[in-house]
Amino acid sequence: MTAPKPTPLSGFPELLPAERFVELQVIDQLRATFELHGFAPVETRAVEPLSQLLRKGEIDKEVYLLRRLQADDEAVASSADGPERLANTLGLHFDLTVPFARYVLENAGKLEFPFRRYQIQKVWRGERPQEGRYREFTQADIDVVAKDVLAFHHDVEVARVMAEALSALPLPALRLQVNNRKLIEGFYRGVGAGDVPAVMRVIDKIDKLPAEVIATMLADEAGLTPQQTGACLALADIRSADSSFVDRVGALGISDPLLDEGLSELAEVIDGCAAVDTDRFTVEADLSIARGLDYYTGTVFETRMAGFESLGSICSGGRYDSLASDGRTSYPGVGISLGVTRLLTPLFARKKLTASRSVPSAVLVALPDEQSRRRCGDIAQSLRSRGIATEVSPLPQKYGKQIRFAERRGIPFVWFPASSDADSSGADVSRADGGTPHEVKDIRSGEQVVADPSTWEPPLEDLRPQVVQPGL
RNA sequence: GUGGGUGUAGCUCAGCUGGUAGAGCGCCGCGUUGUGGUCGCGGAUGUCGCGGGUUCGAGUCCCGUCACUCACCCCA
Repeated sequence: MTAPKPTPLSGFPELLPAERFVELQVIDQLRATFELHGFAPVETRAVEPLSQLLRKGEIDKEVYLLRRLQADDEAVASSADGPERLANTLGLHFDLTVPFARYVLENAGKLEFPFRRYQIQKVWRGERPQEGRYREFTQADIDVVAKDVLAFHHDVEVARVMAEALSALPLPALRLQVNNRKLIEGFYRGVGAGDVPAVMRVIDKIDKLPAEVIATMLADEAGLTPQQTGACLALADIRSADSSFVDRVGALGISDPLLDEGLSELAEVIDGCAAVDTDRFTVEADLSIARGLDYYTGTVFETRMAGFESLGSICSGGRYDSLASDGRTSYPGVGISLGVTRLLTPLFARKKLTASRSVPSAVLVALPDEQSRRRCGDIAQSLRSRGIATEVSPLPQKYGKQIRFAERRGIPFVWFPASSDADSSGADVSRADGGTPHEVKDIRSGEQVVADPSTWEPPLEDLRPQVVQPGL
């Protein structure tokens, strides 16, 4: 009976240690920035009742269901008395916004509003995987939620905080594209479009399809006249790094109260983000951004990464005024969600990002013979007591092999213990009695020096694995 | 969910109209008897994804199946 060889599960990425180190480092940096802005940490359970996950009976979402092995078949979601049981079935959450909305309602009495939180967790979606698109992946969200009314300046705030967080990461250049649902809805309504959502769905594909195809679709699927189509395409064509888009929209000659409201909101976000604009992180108004999710009511965000445009947006979000409500009180929010896995996995795959070594150890203590293991353990412990990650060689092989062992893991230093007397029990590990002294070798340069385990320190940059960006 | 592509050594892949499973890299050993990397020499490793069919004979042809992958859909 041969053991079946394990095969990778598509869409459930697993990282090697060096990459996982980078991912953890990224998460730590995100945390630090979020907390610096006063966002509180929250973790929600991995599961929600299906009724919570599927708003308004939409079944198109590919949700993973959770079920006990011993549950009787009656409880299976697909059983006869369907809808009710189905609603109580547990599903793995597919984002962090919907569970957070539920969390806010559940804890409304204990939270202070406006409530600002960050949440970095795995989410699951049953869709077919491909690069940048996974079935299990990590998102990092920040949201601000208020009771009844959420001041607009929070729209600007979440954009700025995420911009700051992203700017601190070792990534290619990023472009945050901002639009406003009120602006485009108002515009489409002002144009006279009957089916506004249909127009948004088509416009959302504008960067993937040629303009003629979009025009045809606007006519066929949204029932627009050629003139209306022209106006909608003209709007989608507008983008600017400052608030000059306002005048360009004005020049199209459409008027609608909602459009005006959207224009001024978007201008406020763009102006407010001017300060975070750098050569590696740019913010712009892009009136073609629509977003598929229907709960957005105002500001919407998408983010593209230079050289990785095919991934789509790596960080998106927006304003949702009515996602959470208990019937009496509503909790409007605004948030933005970073796809940590979508961001990092393609960079790993293309060798654009990795760690300087695959283990935390800065030092490998060479083992002369098995009798010296205790003595070498003491040396390692002395180094560790001063924060230097150290491991002892697993085997007393020839030193050449032990050096190679370190080299393959990227461990920069090999420690050669001082030679010991026959009586090693009481030996002072810091001194060589008549033999060779302790020495430590930088295996990259080959430089080897006499050293004392109680005082020697590696250069600061060698203390921990470093994030490195070959070719960036 | 819809439509393509690909499955051969740890990795990247070659393998012609069917005829004894290969290369490079990596790995292990020795040269170099306790200080790696270069170089030289030697060595190990495969249910050819799985199941069936055709055939004297299948990695190769046919059918099925699974997995991976790409595009669509959708989205982080």
